[in-house]
Amino acid sequence: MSAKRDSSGAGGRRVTIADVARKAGVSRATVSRVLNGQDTVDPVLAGRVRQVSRRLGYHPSAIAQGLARGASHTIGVVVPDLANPFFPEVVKALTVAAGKDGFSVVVADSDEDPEAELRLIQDVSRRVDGLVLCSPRAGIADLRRVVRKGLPTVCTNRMVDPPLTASVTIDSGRGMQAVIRHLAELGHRRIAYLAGPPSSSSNADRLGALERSLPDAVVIPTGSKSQEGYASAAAAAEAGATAVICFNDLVAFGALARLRTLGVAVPAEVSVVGFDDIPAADFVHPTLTTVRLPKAELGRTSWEVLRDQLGGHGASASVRLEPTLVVRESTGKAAGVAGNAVAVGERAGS
Amino acid sequence: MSAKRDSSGAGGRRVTIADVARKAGVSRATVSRVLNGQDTVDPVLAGRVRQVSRRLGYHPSAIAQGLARGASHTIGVVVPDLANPFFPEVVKALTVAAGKDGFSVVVADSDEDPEAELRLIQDVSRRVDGLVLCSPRAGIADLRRVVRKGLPTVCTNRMVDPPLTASVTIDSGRGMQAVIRHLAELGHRRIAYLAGPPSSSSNADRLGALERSLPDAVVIPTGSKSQEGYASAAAAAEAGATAVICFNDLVAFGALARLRTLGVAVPAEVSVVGFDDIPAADFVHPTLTTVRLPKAELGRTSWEVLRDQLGGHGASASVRLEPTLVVRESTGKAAGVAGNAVAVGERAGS
DNA sequence: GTGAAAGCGCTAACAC
DNA sequence: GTGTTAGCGCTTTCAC
Repeated sequence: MSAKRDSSGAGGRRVTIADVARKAGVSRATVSRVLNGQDTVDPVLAGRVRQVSRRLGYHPSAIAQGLARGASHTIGVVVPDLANPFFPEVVKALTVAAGKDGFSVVVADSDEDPEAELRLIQDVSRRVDGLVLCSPRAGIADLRRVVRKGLPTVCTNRMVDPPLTASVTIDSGRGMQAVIRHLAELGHRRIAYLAGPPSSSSNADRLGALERSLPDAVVIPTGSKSQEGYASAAAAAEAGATAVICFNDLVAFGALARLRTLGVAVPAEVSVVGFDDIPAADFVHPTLTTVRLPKAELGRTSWEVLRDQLGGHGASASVRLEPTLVVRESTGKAAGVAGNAVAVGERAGS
Repeated sequence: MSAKRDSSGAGGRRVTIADVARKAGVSRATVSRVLNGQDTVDPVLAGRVRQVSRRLGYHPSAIAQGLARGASHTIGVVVPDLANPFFPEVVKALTVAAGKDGFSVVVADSDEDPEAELRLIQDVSRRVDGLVLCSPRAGIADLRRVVRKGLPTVCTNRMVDPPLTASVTIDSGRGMQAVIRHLAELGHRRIAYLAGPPSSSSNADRLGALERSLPDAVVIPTGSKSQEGYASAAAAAEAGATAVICFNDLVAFGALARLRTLGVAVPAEVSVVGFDDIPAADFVHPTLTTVRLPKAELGRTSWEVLRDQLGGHGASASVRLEPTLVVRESTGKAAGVAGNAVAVGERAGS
């Protein structure tokens, strides 16, 4: 029971490369070479170094390596809300892809607050080699102010014009067009849109596409959460819509729930469509017709584009991915006559 | 091509503290003092430094600060699967709480692979001041091997015995007991459990509690995803169970879907219960009775416990949180029990 | 109050 | 092949 700070890093001071060098009777440079897999070292020494190194429980400090090498092998990703099922999938694909290339990912959640987002961007920028801004909510002017020129950055799931950085986006407008076509084929004429947050550029895209091809659609300001969908659904029904397009699946879930409590049959009386295709879309009842956004691809591609920049392959790419309409049970032929007999009184606040 | 590294970090070299010092006509030490809010500097100089600093677009490198201060103000969190709705909520609460204390969070997703998990733990350990292991899947021996003594660590949502690190857990067994009591009150006698992954300690807890109070329950190996729940549900029905307890909500969703396709009414013929209480639980149909795990609290508390360790407040804490049963529509009186002749299937005409 | 100097732990020329 | 020597960008005694 004597001082045994040998096996596996002792409680006290951390083991450094100097400790290993000393114990192994070589220079720090040699230790560094061995541990970084350089083949220019005498096999005997190399073996000794490796042995001492593991006996001492030595683990090189990534911080120090970062300083010395001028690259931390860490990137940052800023998201508005990790609790929104859309983002974890993107972040997961991103971290896994980056991890395969030896990069760690710092995740920052702005909680849908543009101010906080700006702060996080600046903060994270100080400690990473590159940055992914996922659906940033901040205004373009603010964004321009905090995005560091010189720091490889890709803006994901938001179109910024003129482009501020490389970008990976999804053609939301096309998704909306597909929805409109689908509903038209089913005979729907009176359509309502439960709009997302004004700060969301996806929402702007969808709204734009909607108004372009369906100028008389009823637009109801809603939000991005189920509760908000629940609150807005009644208004859509009141407006006599036979089809309700929702900003995202979460909102659609809320709408579905509300319509059920109102006794409005889906899709017999009203059709409902979402955006995202989160996993639960396949398990609500009726299962949800929705526009599938390639979330994993978004994350993976974001990393690839960022990696190119990190590698100095300059030219900011601008990739655009395509969504696909997934038709399930929540959409059907339009009811013969618009409107329904149900009294739609109360509307929850918020 | 003259060097114009003046206004806002030029394309080339990054602006360092030395640049600021030179332009402001002071020493680097003074710049450091000013920017770190020390009040021992001549206000005039301080003002000049601040001005030059922002004019040059200087942002201290967190990497270099980390090396110099011996702390990176970054912690790591390793999760099995960010796509499982349970984890994003924990991670979100964790990152937000840590962020308030000025800490960044590196997120690593092991994709449910114990091998990968071990690798990630070691990798992340090299670049952080502390570590949160969220529901680690690796074996205890492996875990013991890679968890660095000396690196503040908290193990969340998994009981390790004997304790390897500080821990924050949820008393899953109590949750299971509440479920059993609830089902007993409803008259259920024949109960099936769709078990989670063997590597999950939550599953072990639940299974243990189940077998202790209900030795003759039918246990069906299942997994943690909806698909798996879908696959196992038929077996539960075949076994004549009037109530199905599912490892988690995702599995319950799958079971719900399968029972529907089998024409089994929930809860009239079979009751279904989940674990977690993910947001969608309130939007499936019927809405899901489930054991709510305090996910946000888990994340927040994990940070607090870790922070205490970082602050040197030694003694590894061991916090245990309580789950609560949330009764919704998916559970009801056991078939055949007096008082429940009503068919509850108000399914909208599909 | 302010500057000079010595590191933090590591890597990478550059000698030998 | 291997050791020596400079740094990477910052903080922090310690003199002045």
